[in-house]
Amino acid sequence: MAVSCQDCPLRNLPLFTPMSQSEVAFMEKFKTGELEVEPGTTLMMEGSNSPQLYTVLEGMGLRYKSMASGERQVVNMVLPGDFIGLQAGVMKEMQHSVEATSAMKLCVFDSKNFWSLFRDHPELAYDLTWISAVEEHLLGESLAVLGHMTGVQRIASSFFRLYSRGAALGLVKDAEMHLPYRQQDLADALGLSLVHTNKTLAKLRADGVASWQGGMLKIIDYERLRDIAQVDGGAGLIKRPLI
Amino acid sequence: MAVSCQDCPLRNLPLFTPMSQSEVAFMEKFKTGELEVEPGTTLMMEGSNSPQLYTVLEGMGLRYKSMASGERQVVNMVLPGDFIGLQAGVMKEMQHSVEATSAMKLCVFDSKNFWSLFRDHPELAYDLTWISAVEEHLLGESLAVLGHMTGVQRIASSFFRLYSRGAALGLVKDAEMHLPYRQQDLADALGLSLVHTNKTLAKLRADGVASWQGGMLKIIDYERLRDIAQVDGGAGLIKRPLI
DNA sequence: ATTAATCTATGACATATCCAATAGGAGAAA
DNA sequence: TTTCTCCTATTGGATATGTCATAGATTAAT
Repeated sequence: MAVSCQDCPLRNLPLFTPMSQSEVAFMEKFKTGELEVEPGTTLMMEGSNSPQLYTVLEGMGLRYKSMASGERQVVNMVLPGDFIGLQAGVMKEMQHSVEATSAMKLCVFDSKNFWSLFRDHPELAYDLTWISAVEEHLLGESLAVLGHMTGVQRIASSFFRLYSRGAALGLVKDAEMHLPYRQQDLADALGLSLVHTNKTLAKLRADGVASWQGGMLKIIDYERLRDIAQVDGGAGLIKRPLI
Repeated sequence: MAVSCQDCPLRNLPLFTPMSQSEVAFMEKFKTGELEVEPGTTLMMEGSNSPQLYTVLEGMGLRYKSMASGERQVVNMVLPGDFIGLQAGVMKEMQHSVEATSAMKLCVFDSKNFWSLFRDHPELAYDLTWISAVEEHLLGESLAVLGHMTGVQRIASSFFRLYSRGAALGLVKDAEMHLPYRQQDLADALGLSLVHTNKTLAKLRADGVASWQGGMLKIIDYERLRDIAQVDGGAGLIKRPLI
């Protein structure tokens, strides 16, 4: 039973910019259905084109690039509200893969109609560009994390960002949220070895800062976590459009 | 004496996707003038909005974020053909600063007219999104470099990418191109200390791979450089629109 | 001319992080 | 149950890279 865009549970969250009635109506037409996938499902394949574009309704996943050395760079974590497949829509092929790490529910769009969105709905085209710009900004922040932070700091800031985003999405309860990744995923995202990631996680746990076990992230000392993560004061979460 | 978009020296390079006559005509109107700046000029300021957007015609610069620790993360190098200020156009404020490191010549656009581009020229809106997606892809690659490569590899791949791009722009002559940055800039881009960057550069020079001195990058052994940089076979340069 | 400022260069030392190896736990498959 | 596989955990030793300190080279400022 597909949810109507009108009643989209994400749409009214303060994290997302509001959308006019006519835009929602177009999205309704643009949307071709919903998709539920199991953990481990590959949604997009690096180097291929995809006939479908998605918006995440529920669940999490990750974007990653496979490197020449056989290693994997996790570009970022995918959470509800994220748009998947912009590259496939606009360039010829995807430059990274996308995989579900938990069960996911996705809004499905047909990339054949991608151009009509630009032609008939400049507001939505604008939103798409906006989304892309936000993504670009977040990647810039990740770059700064990898470039200038130590192991603990990287993990702390990763936790902080995920937790903030999770809170904005209503996924946090009792300072806990579901975080369905393996330690290897986090390691690949932060440019750390698995061993070092493991040790650093143990340290954060022992120090009573944050604990991530059994797929559950628990923030024990928010202040200290924020200090370690060196969060730049005012920043906070950036509003973004939901498509 | 401003160059007409018709005769834009960049437009016909194979690096850029072709543009229809009517699009060029609109760009001509959209363009409000040209700007020449000296090395060291700050073009955009993190946290502020900018009334102007630019496309680089000549010269180089860099985008960077200032971090809480007072350090600086160079997000990327800015070369001819790059569009500056997308974030200012679409979000409220810039998330990074942009500075000229050589003399630059820029096409100037008024951000007041930004929305009219989306409204009246869906093809150009599409191109803007495309540009943003390409940028996003490149940042993903940088992330992979910082995440998984050693010092030499980082410098080698940085040289390789800049050199490839420079070649596509016709900036290479006798395996040399102008690269107007300080070692500190490169260090801040690659997440290395200045000292280590300096030593690694010396090593690449001593090994007869590449030499970067006095603002000139010279590729001595292209094959070896590519090997060290671990360039994934087919990749090559991605075509992008020029706006 | 002299001084100051900025960038590049080099050495010695400290350490965060990687790597190889091994083991335990939990769940899936048989 | 037993076996297998995947993930987490922990140790000890190796090393790439960071930090501190100093000096020469070049260019700008007085």
